[in-house]
Amino acid sequence: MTRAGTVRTGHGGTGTEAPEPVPQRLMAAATRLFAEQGYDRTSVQEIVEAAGVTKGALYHYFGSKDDLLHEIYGRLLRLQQERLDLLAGSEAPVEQRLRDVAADVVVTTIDNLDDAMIFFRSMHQLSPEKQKQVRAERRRYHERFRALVEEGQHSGVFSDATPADLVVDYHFGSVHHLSSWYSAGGHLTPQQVAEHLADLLLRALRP
Amino acid sequence: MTRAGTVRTGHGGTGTEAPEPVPQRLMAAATRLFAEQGYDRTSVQEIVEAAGVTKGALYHYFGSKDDLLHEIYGRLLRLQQERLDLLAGSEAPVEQRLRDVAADVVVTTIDNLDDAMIFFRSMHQLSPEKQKQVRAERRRYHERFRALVEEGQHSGVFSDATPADLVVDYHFGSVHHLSSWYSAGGHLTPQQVAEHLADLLLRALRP
DNA sequence: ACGGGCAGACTAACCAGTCGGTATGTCGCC
DNA sequence: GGCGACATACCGACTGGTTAGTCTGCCCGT
Repeated sequence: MTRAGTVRTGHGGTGTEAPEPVPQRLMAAATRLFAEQGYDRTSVQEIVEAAGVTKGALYHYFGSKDDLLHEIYGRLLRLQQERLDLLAGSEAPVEQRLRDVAADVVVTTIDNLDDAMIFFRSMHQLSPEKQKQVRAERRRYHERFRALVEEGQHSGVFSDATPADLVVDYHFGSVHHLSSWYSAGGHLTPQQVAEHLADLLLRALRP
Repeated sequence: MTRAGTVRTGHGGTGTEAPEPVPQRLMAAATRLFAEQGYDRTSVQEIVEAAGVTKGALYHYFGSKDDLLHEIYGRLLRLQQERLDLLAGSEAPVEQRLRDVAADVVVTTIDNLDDAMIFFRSMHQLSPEKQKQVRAERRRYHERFRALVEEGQHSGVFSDATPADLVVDYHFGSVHHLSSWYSAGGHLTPQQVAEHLADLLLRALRP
């Protein structure tokens, strides 16, 4: 199911403002509510009210409540994969590439804190098959990241005292955790936090 | 509410085995089910069936389903606070104390993976007041840990390039994340993982 | 006059928590 | 050494409320 494509943010003709199309409104409302109250505590009724439509509209575009959640996962995964491919493929030396990638995932996570919160908190509410799919995409991301660490370890610019897998999980753990504390103390900008966290990672990897 | 004390694991008299008392059985069943399916997806009926009793028993010992969750939080918080106090108060040099503490939290987290999973995933299902209480206890733990980092930074054995708060969140992030991946690849013992993660922390703090 | 886009009443299933009731035990008292 | 009074531990049917998803049909552009 799940089409929800056809974005068309406007269409000449009348001069009136084009309000965001219904599928996007539904996604936005769902994202906010899921992040605020959790998936199970958010009723379909609440979502459609927040989006200013009714159930008929939601089930016209999405196959199920679960499908809506899956779509949110897809959006974040696509974004992150794209950024990783972009940065990891540059010509810079490996320590620079790793630093860029490590910092970027922090910034984009903070920029999409709601998505990130939902990601880590609601994974197990997805149907088993969708969960498998998400996990597979996640693993691809993980492996791409790990390859960077291994490259640096083999060429000697990083210490190989710790298995690369563990290093990656260590860093992702902190990224995951961001949604629990960022903006609480919040006197640091996303970029500052990203630089600090990337710095910690690189310092830990010094030979 | 919530008494659930009086453990009495046995009592002479008949030679029959003493089965675990009902409150413990309920806690154990709830812990397993919450970790497996999440809090909201686990019905009270399932819990009492898994524990071999009925709702009457549950509501005799616990004030609400939420109360049961709170009790699980309390158990883990007490354990962790106790271990931290023990290790952080030793006479060893600060880098040794931080290493011990950082490694220990990893081991006890792995030893109680279900509790840890519930902890980070179900915080927001607690009633607001209980949530506040848990957060307060959590903050105490966090501050005790941070004090260690700051001590080392002031005395010059740790780099102070990164704010101590961030360092602590960085480490706890990875601990939090453990329940997502540990035992998946699982060829490392809890101690080995703990040593690696503590090592990463200490290496990141080298001046 | 046809089909996509949507409304909103409806249903079938569930679920947390309640409550009256029963079994077992214990303590004081004669 | 038996008896009433009270308490603890637990049972299980019941209630009031909520929920995801369905279905029929209206509206409107083409």
